[in-house]
Amino acid sequence: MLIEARKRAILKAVVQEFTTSAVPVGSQILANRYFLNLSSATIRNELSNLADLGYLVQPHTSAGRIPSDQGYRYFVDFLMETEPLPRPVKLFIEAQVQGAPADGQLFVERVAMVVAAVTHNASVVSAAYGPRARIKHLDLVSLDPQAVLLILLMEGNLLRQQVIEISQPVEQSALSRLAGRILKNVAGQDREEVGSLAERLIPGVENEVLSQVLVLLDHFEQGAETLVVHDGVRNLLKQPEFTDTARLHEVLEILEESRHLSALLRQLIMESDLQVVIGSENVTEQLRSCTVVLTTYGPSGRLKGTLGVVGPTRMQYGQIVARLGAVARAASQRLAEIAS
Amino acid sequence: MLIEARKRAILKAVVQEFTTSAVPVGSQILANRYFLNLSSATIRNELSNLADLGYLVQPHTSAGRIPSDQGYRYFVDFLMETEPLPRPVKLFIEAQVQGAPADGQLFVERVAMVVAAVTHNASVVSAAYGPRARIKHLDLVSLDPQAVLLILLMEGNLLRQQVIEISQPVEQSALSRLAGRILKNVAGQDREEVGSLAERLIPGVENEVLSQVLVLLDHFEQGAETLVVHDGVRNLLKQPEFTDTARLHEVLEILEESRHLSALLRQLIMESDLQVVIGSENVTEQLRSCTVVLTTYGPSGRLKGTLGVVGPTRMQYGQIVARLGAVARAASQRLAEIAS
DNA sequence: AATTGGCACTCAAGCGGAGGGAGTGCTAAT
DNA sequence: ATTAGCACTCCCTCCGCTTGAGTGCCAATT
Repeated sequence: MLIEARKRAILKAVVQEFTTSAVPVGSQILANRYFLNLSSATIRNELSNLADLGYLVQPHTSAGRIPSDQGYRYFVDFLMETEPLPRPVKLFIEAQVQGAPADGQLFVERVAMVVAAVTHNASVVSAAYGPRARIKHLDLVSLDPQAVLLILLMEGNLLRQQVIEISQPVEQSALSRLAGRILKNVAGQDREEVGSLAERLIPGVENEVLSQVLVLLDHFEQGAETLVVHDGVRNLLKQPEFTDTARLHEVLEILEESRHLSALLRQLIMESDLQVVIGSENVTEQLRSCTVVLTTYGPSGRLKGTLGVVGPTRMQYGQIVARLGAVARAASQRLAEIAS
Repeated sequence: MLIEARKRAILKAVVQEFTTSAVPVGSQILANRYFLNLSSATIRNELSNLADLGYLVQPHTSAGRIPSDQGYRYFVDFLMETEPLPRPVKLFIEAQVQGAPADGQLFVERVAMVVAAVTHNASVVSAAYGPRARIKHLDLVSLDPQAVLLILLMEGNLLRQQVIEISQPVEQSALSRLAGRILKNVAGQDREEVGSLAERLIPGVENEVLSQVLVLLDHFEQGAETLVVHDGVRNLLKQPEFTDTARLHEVLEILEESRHLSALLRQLIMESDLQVVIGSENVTEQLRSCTVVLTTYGPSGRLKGTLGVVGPTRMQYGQIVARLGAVARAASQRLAEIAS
């Protein structure tokens, strides 16, 4: 699996050169810019070798080499150096994230904006609100004789609402009391434990409301409603790999269909805290020409949101990984403050 | 201003033909498909005339004609026939909108999806929550000794939240009582009237919270936080006018910057209930090659949301106006149900 | 006076070949 | 093992040619 040192150096140089120039890189350029003590002929031999090993490909016979997905994989696993953050970028991230709104929805949107801005690619961010998130607050509001609105404040400061249909009117004051009672049993506990409280909660006429609330708590528990947001599609337009709009169309299909998107993120929910899915490694057909970089954020071990970058396989991995990580750290910190 | 009947008919034919074919239309095609009793030479004369009048332009000397912005304007004002809704489209709109979630945010997203789907263009939808919307519910939640969260349920079922910093701890029970008292004075009333209640509301230690709540009510009153959502950018990619990604980039700059977007909508907030802004009529520089079609929705006269389509000037105006209107009606109806 | 057939003219788009150039692969020399 | 040299490949661009759709104008027709 490991390849010898000089090949590694050359592969690394090819990736670095190609990710910035977007032009297939030839032996000449490598000899001049990276390996002054080697002739282009030597490098040609090495390049040919790396191509045989599957790390590089040639667009056509007389062109330079570009990294294959396997080449990028090797680069990411063994060669990549995470770039230090330029000071302005660091300041931008801190300012934007520390000033992010407490509102969970707006927070996620802000984070998505920042990721897109600092990585110059499309971003994908899901809310820090997983299947085991806690309920911080709960309220019942009488809308009309037939309907009650359940308002939930989840960890991560996400507000959810759901209408409950009822057969007979219930007073607002009774609803408030009921909400208080439910909350007392629910607040701070995992929603998974909530179901078992059904019998302990003394019913009355409010039984109807109660039972429906419990169903809804269960529903939100499944995380089916996970909030996912994307931004920065305009950045992709600048990349030469997307001058062909057909490619972009495929990617947009994924990004704009939030159900696809949340499915995608769920699929990739990570063992490691950084995941790089390169080109053909993507399960999603439409992302085969893209790389997805994912990490998590969230103040506690339990409360995890996803934070990702979607771009062409030719991306500046070192830079993007570093910047994504920086945003994740800032977001976690900010979230700890506001969603204490 | 009015032009003679035959010229009108020809202009209409040119617009219809061009909006569907995307190819400059020549005298031949018009003679064969629209004016069997006229020779192509006659039509050539008329075309030349219409071009002199500014309604048509020629991409180059030996090409057919395409409508100018002025030509589209004339078409929209005098010639356009709104197309009847095909049954499947009607059913789709009804199903999707009647099944739309009660949650204001999700509702807007759903509507944006529907508009994009039925118009095959990009959509822009703002929440039905104007500067004079009412507060349906209000709650105060103790986060920690230093912070209280204000939760607002606005008309249109939009939930808003804001953190309030406090100097000394307040009990949750006290907060609940306070929220109830504020709500009693505020619910169902225009927020504009709320300010005057400040003195009537008897303060205590909760005075600090109260005063901040009033400031925030004021803040939300300004509608600065209007929710704007867009969808269907992928539809634009199919249009030949956007094969050049530079054009698309301009448009995306507007769509993806929600502050630009809400400014745009506010600018265009309408006297009439249908507004068509064609190409160079757009104040926004980046939309000069686009048409924006806007209408409003909302159950009452007071509660208005915006609902729009963004696409190339070459769009099927009759169809799009009809479909946008249908979505607006459906959305108004659904909103009346859920946000009663 | 409006319409029309005829005709020369224009110009974008498509095609094909030539030349340039970047880059390779191979071979033989170091 | 490295490298200079060289023939070869193939993309890209430019150029000129052809094609064809469409125009504009004029003279003839109704």
